[in-house]
Amino acid sequence: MGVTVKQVAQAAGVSQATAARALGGYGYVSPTARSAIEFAAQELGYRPHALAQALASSVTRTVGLVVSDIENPFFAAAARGLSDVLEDDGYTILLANSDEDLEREARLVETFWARRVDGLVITPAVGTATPHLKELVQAGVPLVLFDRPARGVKADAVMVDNKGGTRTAVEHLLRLGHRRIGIVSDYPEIPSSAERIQSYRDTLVAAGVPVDESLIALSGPTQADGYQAAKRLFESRRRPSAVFTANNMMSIGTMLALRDLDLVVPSDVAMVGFDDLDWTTLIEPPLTAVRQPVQEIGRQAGERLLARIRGDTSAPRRIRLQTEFVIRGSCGASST
Amino acid sequence: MGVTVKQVAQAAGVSQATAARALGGYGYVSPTARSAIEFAAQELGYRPHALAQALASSVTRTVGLVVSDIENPFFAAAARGLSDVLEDDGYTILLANSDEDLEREARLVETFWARRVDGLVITPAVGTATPHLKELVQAGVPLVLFDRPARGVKADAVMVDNKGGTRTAVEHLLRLGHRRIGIVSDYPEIPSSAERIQSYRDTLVAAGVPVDESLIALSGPTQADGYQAAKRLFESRRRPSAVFTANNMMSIGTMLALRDLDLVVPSDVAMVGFDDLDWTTLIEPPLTAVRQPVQEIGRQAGERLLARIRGDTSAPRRIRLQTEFVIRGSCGASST
DNA sequence: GTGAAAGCGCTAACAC
DNA sequence: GTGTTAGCGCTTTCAC
Repeated sequence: MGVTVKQVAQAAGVSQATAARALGGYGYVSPTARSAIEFAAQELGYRPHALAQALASSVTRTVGLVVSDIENPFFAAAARGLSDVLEDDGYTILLANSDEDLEREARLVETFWARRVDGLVITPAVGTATPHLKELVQAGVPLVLFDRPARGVKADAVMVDNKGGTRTAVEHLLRLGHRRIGIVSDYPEIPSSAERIQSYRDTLVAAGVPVDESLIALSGPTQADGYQAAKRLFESRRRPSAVFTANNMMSIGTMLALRDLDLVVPSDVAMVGFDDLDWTTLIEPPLTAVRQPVQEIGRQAGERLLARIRGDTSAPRRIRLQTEFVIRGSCGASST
Repeated sequence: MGVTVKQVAQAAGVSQATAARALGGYGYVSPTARSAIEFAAQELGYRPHALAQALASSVTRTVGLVVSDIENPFFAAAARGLSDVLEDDGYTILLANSDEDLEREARLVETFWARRVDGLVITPAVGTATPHLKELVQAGVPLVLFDRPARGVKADAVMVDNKGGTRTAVEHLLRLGHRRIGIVSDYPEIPSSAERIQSYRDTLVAAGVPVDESLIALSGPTQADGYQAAKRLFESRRRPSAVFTANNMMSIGTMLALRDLDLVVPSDVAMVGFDDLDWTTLIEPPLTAVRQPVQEIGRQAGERLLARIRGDTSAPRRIRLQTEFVIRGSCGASST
């Protein structure tokens, strides 16, 4: 079961080395030999054995991708972008979900490493350098962080301009006259969330609005977590008149909570969310949102990784992709 | 770069075979030797080389997953379910998107095969047996089809009850008095869509309502395709009073089209969709939908695949998971 | 240009 | 229990 180079060589009447060169497309082979080999390969139904190739050449043409959760549309889109870029170069993606769990992430990295992936693309679960990532870098394994950086890890990172995006959103709410602006976010251990929370604070302060800690609702990364956080936030005596949700899961959770509390958007509470999805224009009112170039994030991560795999040893780059602010109805101010 | 079993063996003062047995956890090793080996491995930082293991044992502990598009929430959820089941057994997933393109699918299967995946989970792009899938089965590669069957391919398949789900939806619309019920679906070459379209026809006929071919709008698989199809359907002189959308992409496309045409749901047109998502309850009116157990589909596919990998040679099974009909506002009849 | 031969790192008989 | 010895299927010098 499985025709080998050796068999093809015998059938074609050449040595294994020659057959391998012809089949592998490297080194010199005379046209005569080549056609004989190709014919034999065709006849026998030769199929290269990627594992054997990888073991001998130490190039696997595989790339590991670790996301928090592939069900999150943000990560799914990034995965798609990455896949599109890598596929063109014959790479295959190994996929795994970390659920923002550091130990799990470490285990997955270990597994991928054992499989000798040529490179790794990962959304680090926490913002501080963790041994498994540092080790990777030290071992010289091409690594690209995406959505978030990780302090102390000297690797490329592809992210969006979280601060700028958040500032635009919060300033918009401020301009509409809101002073009690809440935020629903997942934990600040997640670097991108930390940036958004920080920018939320900074923007308020810059506008002379004191930050009220009771308006900052933090939760786990799931939609259900966001729901709980939002509920707590809006059940408080002095609830905010506007809310900024730090990602799509928080947006969904918050909307669900608002509805359950019979709070109407935007009259009772104005809303702006980070991340824009298919359905954001379908809801009533449509969501005003900070749109991220989701697929592009994956694509850029792929480009960077390929460059590293090909030997680029320049200093690690932090790529910041711009967000776009899309004003719709949920903020209470349909522009245009 | 990379500590080998051999090196560990030397350091521990035993033969490579013994070290391999201890490290690999198979065969007999005396407690004394074992601890010496484990100590040495720890010291040197031994890491198993999955590729070498795979080549020698012809077991890769990898599974290939081919979906149309991981950005589609349906497939993302299934991927998650699959991943959860396989991860427990130490399997890694190789992911690829086929975009419903048969040639691409064939190429991906080829790639995965070359990588010697232990099994394959795939959403076949068309319903008739295609050489690459038949070949797989003949070669004895564990294969599980999901979301759709493929005629002529003797493999397990995990699907939902498309006909039953569709029947419930269409009957509901019928019961509400609708006679001109349209359908927006992607092409019937996709088996699951074919079943939904067929059931739509059957249900109408069974109710004594003649099938009007002009009410059947077929399109490509994307949201944009669905938009176009829906637009054509509703721009016709005698537009339907109700519409059934055959999957989530069609639902989004259709809603967008209806809005652009200033048609209000459910007063101008009642709507029921196949597949239920996060945001379906967020829109106004919320979508009445046929809910599929999305993650469960992936999980079951995983279970089946593992069984096959472990040597189950029983006859191929077709697993049909039940759908659930969730009545909300879009059909014009909030039950309860 | 082509071939012989030595690995890549591990598993798996089989003999001791 | 442990060691010896072949491979797994391919790549890759290095002579010829």
